[in-house]
Amino acid sequence: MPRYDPQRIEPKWQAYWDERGTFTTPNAPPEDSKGKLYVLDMFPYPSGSGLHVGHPEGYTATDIICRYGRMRGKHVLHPMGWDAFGLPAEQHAIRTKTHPRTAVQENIATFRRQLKMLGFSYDWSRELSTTDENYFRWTQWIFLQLFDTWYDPECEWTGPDGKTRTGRGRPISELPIPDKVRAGGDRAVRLYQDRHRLAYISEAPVNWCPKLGTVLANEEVIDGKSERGGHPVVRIPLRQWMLRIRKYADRLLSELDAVDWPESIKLLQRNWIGRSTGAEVDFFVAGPESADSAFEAWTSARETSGFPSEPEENVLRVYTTRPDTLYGATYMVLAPEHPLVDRLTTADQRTAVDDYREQAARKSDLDRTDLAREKTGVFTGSFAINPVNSERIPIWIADYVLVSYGTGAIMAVPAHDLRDWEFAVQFELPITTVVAPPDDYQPTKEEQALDVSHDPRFSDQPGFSPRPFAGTGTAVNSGGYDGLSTQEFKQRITADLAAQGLGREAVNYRLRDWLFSRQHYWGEPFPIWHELDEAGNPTGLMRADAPEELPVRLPEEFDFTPHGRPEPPLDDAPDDWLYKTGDDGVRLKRETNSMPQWAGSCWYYLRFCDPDNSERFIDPDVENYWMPVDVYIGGVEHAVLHLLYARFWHKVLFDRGHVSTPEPFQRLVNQGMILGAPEFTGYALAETIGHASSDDEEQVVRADEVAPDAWVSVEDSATKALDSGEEARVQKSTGKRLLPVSIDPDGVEKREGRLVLKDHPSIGVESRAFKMSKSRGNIVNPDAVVADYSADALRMYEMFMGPLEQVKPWNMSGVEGVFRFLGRVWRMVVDERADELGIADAVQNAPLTADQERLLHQTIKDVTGDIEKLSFNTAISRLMEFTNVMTACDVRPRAALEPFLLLLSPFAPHIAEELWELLGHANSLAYEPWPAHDEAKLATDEVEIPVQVNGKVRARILVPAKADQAAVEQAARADETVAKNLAGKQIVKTIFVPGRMLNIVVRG
RNA sequence: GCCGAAGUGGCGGAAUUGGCAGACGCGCUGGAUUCAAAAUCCAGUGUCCGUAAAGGACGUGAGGGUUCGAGUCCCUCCUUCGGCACCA
Repeated sequence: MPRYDPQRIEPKWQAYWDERGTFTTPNAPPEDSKGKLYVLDMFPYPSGSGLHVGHPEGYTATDIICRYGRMRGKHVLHPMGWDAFGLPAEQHAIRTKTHPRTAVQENIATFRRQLKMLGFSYDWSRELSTTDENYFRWTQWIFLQLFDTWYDPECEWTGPDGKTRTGRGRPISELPIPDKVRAGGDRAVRLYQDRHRLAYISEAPVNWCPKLGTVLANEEVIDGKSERGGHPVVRIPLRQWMLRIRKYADRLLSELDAVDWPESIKLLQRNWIGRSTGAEVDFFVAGPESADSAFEAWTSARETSGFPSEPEENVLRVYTTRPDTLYGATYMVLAPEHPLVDRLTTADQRTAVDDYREQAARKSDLDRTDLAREKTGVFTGSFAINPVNSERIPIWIADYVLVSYGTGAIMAVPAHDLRDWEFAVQFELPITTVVAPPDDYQPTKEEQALDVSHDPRFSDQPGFSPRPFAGTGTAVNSGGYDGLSTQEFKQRITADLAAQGLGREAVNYRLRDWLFSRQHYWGEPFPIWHELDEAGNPTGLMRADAPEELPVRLPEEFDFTPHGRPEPPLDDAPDDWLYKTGDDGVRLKRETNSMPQWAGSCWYYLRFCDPDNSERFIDPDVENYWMPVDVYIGGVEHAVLHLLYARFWHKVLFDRGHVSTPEPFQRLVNQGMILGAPEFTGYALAETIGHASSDDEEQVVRADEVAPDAWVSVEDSATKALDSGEEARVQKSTGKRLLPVSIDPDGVEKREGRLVLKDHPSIGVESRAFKMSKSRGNIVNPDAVVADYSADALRMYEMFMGPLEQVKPWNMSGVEGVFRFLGRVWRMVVDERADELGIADAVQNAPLTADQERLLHQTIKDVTGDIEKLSFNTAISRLMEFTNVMTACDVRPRAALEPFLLLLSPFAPHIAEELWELLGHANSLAYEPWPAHDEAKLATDEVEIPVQVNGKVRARILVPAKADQAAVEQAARADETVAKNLAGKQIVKTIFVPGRMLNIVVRG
């Protein structure tokens, strides 16, 4: 019985493609090539649990694009590889006392097997892993490029793309050295260069958890304690490598315009970069004696010197987007970590300031920025002088000011900034209104929320506005600037301050420089040495490995379990790895941080083009041919970090002349996440569930454990934040605690538009699909789907579920549906009742009937158009329609079936190849020309069109396709129902859309 | 709070961009085949009125508007999901 037998045909064709190298792609284009097409999947991390059904979603989409592309004569590059450095492998290795490479190799083998099992047309000869020496050698080489580059914001130049830009990454040897620095000697010059490199070292605060012996990411710290175990976490400064991505912020922003990405992703990146424009303004710090003379001396000195690149010791520089509110600045705030805090703190404020700074250090960034928190801060005891009105204003420190943004200091304008207002109200600092809102102004919700009309502390102040105003308006109380609009005022005062040497226009970015080092073993080592003095202490100078000395390998025989100190584990590496003596006799110690996982995935798309090159990271001609990536598909979770980091590296390589395109990924598509099957949840009063303790979140209550009167409808439930920070369900009406109850789909029905319990129809329940997760137990394993159905069915179902970009729930009976479709396709060609595998009698070398011909051409047209639009779900439904009609035909001409198999092949390549072979073709259909449709064959003689009366469809009539309005109207009036609706009415007008519809508008 | 995406049958989703709402698939109902089942095939399936006909009313999250005509365009609101969240 030759049934559709995927277990036989799928391995057969996978072996066929492998053995013949069907999808191996040489870099030289074939003679009749219609151009290159580089289609890339986002680099997977080969986790221990193998492929997830989310992976094949994007991979099937790219595979369809590639298979279609090849059949259209494109020279297709479609590679796959592994992003295999990273923490999970290291932690697994520590647990199992093995080398991470062992687990990584096993995981890669699993991933590769699973991907091959799904029949993806990758060119496996280009496979690579970030952990291959041949790969990370060049990752280190690119790092050296970053290390060797400084950013010249003034440089105007024309790139290989023909566009002229201002600002360029240039070799560090071209960095102009100021005479003052040069006078300081070789050491001073080298330190000056090191400060300007795109890769530089800085002391950055990290979350150090002594108990766990590790550094934690911000997300892993809650309430000053580690997320796991609840151990205390301290912020300590640690020597870290940073990459100066901020220098590229403007280009990362503006060059987004040129790529073909979803607008929503571009917006995410724009917001992440967060460009703002405003001004930097210098405030003179008032001495202990109210020295007006010192201030005057300073301002007049500034008039001649202009605005310096670094402020003097007794000057505070602030950044503001609202220089027009300068007259309203009534105090200043520094971040607790601001370097000037020590000097500004007076003796009697010392204890308070130190205490506050220590507290702030203990908090993670996440806690500090918790919006719900009350404002805190401490007065330093010092005063500054407002440059526009010479007023003395107090200088505070507060953690609502971040040291990493702007200059780490602000001028506080409480009347026109909500945060400053809150702080000023809290500490009873003066508030001066300097902007009048427009006449028709309605306060925003936030402004209203801060209203202090009923606060007795402020009630008796004359002319006091009881709430802040953060919008734009007209200047008041601002000296000679009164009456100006915010817009004009900003420009005027920025220019005036610049003329006086007190300020300048400034741009700021939310984007921070990229913290590029990790205190872990399993990552790329830095190709950097630190110079040591005779006592073995670092001198602060460093030198890079020469490119030909790469790769720098990890020490193999070495115990990297955490040692309880914040230094990286590599600090304990064997001496022959850790130390060497330079040619000049200087003792050197290796950099012991390692690179983050992002590093390897920043440039893999380049290496795929030329994976075996041992001379260069990529050959320039090869790069020029394949780049940019034409289609890049992956999950939204990489919308910001990976895509921003990769773009940044690419632009540095572009500036240094190593790549020819300014952007790496021309077109980006984000596949939507696949969720688990929808689940129903009801709620019941916790107190009625006998065994349930209210702390036990994990426990599942079964519906049969719930007493009939213990149910609470979803509509009467709400989530409430508990004191512990967790969230709980409570009954709205009583506030009583509720527990979720998992409900079997059979126990639920829909009544009057709401989902209710079948047994208690007054109780509403919730239906929701959740992210697949181990703890929820709703993970679908691709291996099982392939075993129970087929790879072709899995591929088709993933595409048939809905639009690629959309989030959608998994449903196993949907797989069943496409599997049945594949069975119908099989029987459309194969005689299943014969003993031997053979073609069905109905399949003949007969000419197509007119209907069959029209169907075929319509299917070709629709499927082709849908693939072009990446609308794979509708393409599949067109293939199903074809099959439904064709299987009902007693004669099924080969001339219809063969093009159909070609159309099917990108989606379900195994069955398509098998049937193609069965129809007598000796070679794979992978490079058969894609069918073309003939527009003339689509035409029909007659069309059915709807007839509307006043926009309501009253009848459908059959008319000749080319019938004119008069003919159609006549036919319409002849229809009984239409006639009835027209009877006794006056026809006002008639709308006719040829071939589509007729609408008769009547009155009376 | 701000920004973004989305709300269409019992379910996943279609709808040439303002022109027949519900393609295709799942599920369900009935039938054929079968000793029986699986598999397969055929028919039906938005809701309501009507007689399982003819015919009609309603119907794309809610309310309003534009239009001969609105799932599609405009305004107000609701819900869900995602991102950001003291960035001066």
